[in-house]
Amino acid sequence: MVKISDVAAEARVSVATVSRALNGNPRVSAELRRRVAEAAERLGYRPNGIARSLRRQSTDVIALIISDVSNPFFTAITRGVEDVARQNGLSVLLCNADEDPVKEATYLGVVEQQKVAGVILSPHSAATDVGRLHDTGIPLVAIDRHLSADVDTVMVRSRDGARDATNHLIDAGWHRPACITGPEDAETAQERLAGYLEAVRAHGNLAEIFVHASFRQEGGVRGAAQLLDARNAPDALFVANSQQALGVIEEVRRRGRRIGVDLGIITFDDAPWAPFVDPPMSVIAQPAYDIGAQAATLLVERIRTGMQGMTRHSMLSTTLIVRESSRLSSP
Amino acid sequence: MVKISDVAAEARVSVATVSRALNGNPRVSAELRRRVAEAAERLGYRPNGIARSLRRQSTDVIALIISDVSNPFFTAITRGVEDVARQNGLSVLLCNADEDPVKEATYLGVVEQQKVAGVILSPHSAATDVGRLHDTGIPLVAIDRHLSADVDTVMVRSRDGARDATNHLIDAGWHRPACITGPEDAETAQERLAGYLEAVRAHGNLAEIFVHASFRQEGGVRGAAQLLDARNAPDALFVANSQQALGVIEEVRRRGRRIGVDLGIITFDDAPWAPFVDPPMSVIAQPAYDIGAQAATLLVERIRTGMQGMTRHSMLSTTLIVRESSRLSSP
DNA sequence: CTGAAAGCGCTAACAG
DNA sequence: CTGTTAGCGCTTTCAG
Repeated sequence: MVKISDVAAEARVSVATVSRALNGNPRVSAELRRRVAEAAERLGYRPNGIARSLRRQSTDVIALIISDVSNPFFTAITRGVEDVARQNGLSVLLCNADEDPVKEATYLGVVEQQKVAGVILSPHSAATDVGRLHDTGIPLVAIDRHLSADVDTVMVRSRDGARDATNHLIDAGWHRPACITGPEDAETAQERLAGYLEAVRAHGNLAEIFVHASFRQEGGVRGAAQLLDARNAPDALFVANSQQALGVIEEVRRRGRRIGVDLGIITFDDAPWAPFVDPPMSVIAQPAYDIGAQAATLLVERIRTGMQGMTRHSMLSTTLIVRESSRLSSP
Repeated sequence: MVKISDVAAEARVSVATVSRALNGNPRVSAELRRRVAEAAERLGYRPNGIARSLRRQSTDVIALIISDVSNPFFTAITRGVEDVARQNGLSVLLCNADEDPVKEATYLGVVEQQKVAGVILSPHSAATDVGRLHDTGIPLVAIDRHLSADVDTVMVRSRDGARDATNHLIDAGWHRPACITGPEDAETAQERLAGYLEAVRAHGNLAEIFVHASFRQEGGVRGAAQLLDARNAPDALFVANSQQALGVIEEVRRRGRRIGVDLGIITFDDAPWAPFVDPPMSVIAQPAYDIGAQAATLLVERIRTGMQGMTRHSMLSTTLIVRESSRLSSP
């Protein structure tokens, strides 16, 4: 490995000069700057990021810990984060907590040990312990879900979206809307259920029908099966995320029910496939890219300013996109 | 920040003892081991991963550089990599090269500087320069696409899969199968086109119709538009990846063509939505999870053995899954 | 079995 | 403007 002292020897200057020249310090003569650059080039020198980090007590990588890599919602967020990170010369270390509190804790530990410059986290639950990070002084911004700790957050009005979805189902003429939401300990699951409940209660004479299930596709099949097996089965479903929705479709088809005729469906998240399934899926779209971009922007500010200022909370809105799956049409 | 010397003071031992105790070195008395553990606990000590890496000249993180985070094929690979990495005490740094040679080079530089223990890369093209990594002695395994450099690889028989897809289209009764493949410089795009061409030529009397497009959804839109606008338009499409397939569906619908009646379609990659679009999509499925798992296994071996032994090449097979989109049925 | 001390490669005072 | 030097926090000889 060629190190800075090798370059110094080759360029016949001190290591300090090499460091300065390579880091664009203005008070180094053009002549030496050139000699250093040439020597470094000739030797194929690459600075050792580890050593630099140790000395500087900081890294130029941020961590993004998301709940599920296979969920398009989170990959869209990832793109938002990446774009603004790159604009600011930061790399992003993506971690997949997989809706698993243990993995989440592991990754939190890893990024703390690696002394990343900051972290963006979609916490599994508000109880996620980020005290360690806080003690270490590593800036954190929470996305998608709240944290009991007082940190910057960028969220979407999940509850409002859920209410909109449910109201839409009711307005479309369905009589027994139900809700398939995520695991009980996930905040987004609670919020979406709460929105559903608000809408249903506001209408007075409607039954409250809901079930908790995993946020994965198989959660959707289980949830749908359970609801559809019940004595007073629902005639419409508000589903909490797009992966579950796929499972719901699967199960509903298996039972030979016709979506949009026998059963109305609307789901959270405008997945890329939503317009193309049969029938096209009505959705509550979340501004995923913007969530990522805003979170990264907030984080970069914290990193640059060294944590000053009070915490900021950003709330983004969802938008209802009506397609066919939620319409009540005669066969 | 509490450092090792603080723990040493608290436990009234030397820093060396703390280091040994915490790293499970057997030649430290049970008594001291306990005292150190307690002191560390009391102080909330977390080892500094950066410092450790600098000293050890190695990290316990590997990098996975993929071509596109939003492609389910790559997220499935990611899961495979993550699972075996975790089993081996490694964290994975996921980087999204985004089918962009510049971003790819940037990330390659970053992971080199960060001195990761190894990297798994799906190279944009065989020409991707990994010489730097090689010089640094960082193990590398290529996935999904070849590299001109001689490294471990795990690939799938793309060409065979493409041939199977095309033959299936022909066997189903379509007369003018065409191919929408990826960008000209992407190897997977070339291979899938080659497989298509082989099948078509083997049948003698068939036209060779194809177009290159981006691997994204809008690539599918453009490709389909271009092909369908041509004078002698195809009556069936073999599409090179699932994101393009979504675009193809979009464009085909816009034109009012009926898939499975007017037009046959089959695509690479069994995306989660494939069974649920209208009509259900026939696909060539790739063992994505296994690709990731095998690649990680290979990488871990290299890391452990310090690069010894000759390079290994693994070839996985695809499987044809026939659903409705490729069937020729009367309206 | 334990401690003292030498660096890993780099940056940032501090001198000159 | 350039060079010398002291560490960043940790692991690992080398002594004891």
